[in-house]
Amino acid sequence: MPPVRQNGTPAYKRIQAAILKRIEAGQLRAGDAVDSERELAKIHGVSLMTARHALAGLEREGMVERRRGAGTFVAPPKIHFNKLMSFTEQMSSRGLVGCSRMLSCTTVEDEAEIAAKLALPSGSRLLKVERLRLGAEEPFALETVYLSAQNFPALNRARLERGSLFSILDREYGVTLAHADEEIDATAADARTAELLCVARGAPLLRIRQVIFSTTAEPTLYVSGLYRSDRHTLLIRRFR
Amino acid sequence: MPPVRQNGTPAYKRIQAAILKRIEAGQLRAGDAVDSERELAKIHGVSLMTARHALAGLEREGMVERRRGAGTFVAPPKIHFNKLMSFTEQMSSRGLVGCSRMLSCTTVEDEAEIAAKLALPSGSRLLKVERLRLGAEEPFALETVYLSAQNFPALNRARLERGSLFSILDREYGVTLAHADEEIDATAADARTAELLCVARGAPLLRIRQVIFSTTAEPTLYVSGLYRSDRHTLLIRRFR
DNA sequence: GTTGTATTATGCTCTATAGCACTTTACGAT
DNA sequence: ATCGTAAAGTGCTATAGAGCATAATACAAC
Repeated sequence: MPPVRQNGTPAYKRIQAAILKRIEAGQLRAGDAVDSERELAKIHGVSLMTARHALAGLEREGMVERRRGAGTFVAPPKIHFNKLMSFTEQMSSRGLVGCSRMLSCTTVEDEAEIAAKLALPSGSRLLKVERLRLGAEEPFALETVYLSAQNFPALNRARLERGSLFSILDREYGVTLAHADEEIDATAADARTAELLCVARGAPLLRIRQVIFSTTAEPTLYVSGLYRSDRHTLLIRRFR
Repeated sequence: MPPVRQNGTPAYKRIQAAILKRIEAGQLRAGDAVDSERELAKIHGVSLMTARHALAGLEREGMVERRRGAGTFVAPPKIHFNKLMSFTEQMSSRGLVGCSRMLSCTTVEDEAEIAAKLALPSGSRLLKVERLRLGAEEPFALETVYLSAQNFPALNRARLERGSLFSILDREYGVTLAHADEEIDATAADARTAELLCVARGAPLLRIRQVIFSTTAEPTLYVSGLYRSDRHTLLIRRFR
């Protein structure tokens, strides 16, 4: 019997989508049993292996847990560790409203080190945007972001002030950000930073420098952030 | 034909082991083509699906990359991001030799907050071990670890000085550590810490506080570390 | 009540086969 | 030499089964 692709999407993906839909609709809650392999096979008119394939994929994504002899169950909602989030997303995930104040928005050409991190020839024109991040009306972080002026033409102050950088890159340039490599250390506040963040000069700050890559694995943003250590602790999960 | 388990281990795992062996032996290097599904099936006398299963597993672990139409290739060695490592492992992964000096090893009973993080009743007896971590003969970090005195009886100074805590827990208590949740922030060195780490008083330090969980998801260790920010930057990878 | 012991349901491993989708490569025409 | 095109090779989706290993359940014996 020839495998018939009903709408171009593979059967196992349709099965996954059907299950996810029921979870999102609240029809299935954490801990509830999902249809077994054999049930799914019958319901969707596919073979056992295909039903298995669908469930195995959902398990890998952490959506369900499978216990041999017992069944397949909806997994408890995971706390999103090690997730790359925009400032806006970070704040709203903590139940706060974030806002920012743009301090400067210029182009620079003499940042060889940063150009190198973005895999650009040294001397490339870079857009440099400095923003003060505020949470609950309190200064929170000082963030400087660099990106190629050539790859993102006509990106100016006005456009940046309307909406998050992540979504602008996504919607207006078709560049979706996928992952970031971060270097984290501690540093002392210099005079200017101290004033902006309303801390004493020399106060310890958390410094996070990240290279953010697009879905095509191209280094797209370089971000250096200085965070008030009394307002921000980073949460990380590590695995063996 | 009945599926014959030659040595109790499933066929797909044997196939994986065979490929891994060739990679570790240097017989296969990064970028080299691995046997194709059909070749593996013939070589190991299994069906195509079983060979596929083996390769799919290796791909998930990041050992190989599969490109449809092209083949399966040994993946470049991954930098181990977000990996839970003992101090010893951390140092050797950077090509250094780590050593430590135990500063104290006592039991405490009045650390309610820490007991709570370890899911123990407040007032539980905790073993508290303070160690100075050295890398390349230079002070590097001050680390304090807490663990239940009841769950790990007869764990004393002498035993701790012989071998890493990770391996002692694994070998002598059958507790394997699986993942850690970390809180990271910056703090200023107090007088005692400054002296131990050979930095100025008030110098910015990276503070990492972690709860380390066993494979059975039980909180097992609480570790608080203060790291010289000039000797240590944390590397993290985040995903969308 | 508690304790074994079948029964049943479930996930896991595996076979043998088929066709599709995509890449690379080799070969022939230009 | 360069450009298409066909062929071969590879991974991907899928079928229709079989038997094994484990977990929960119900039921009988104590």
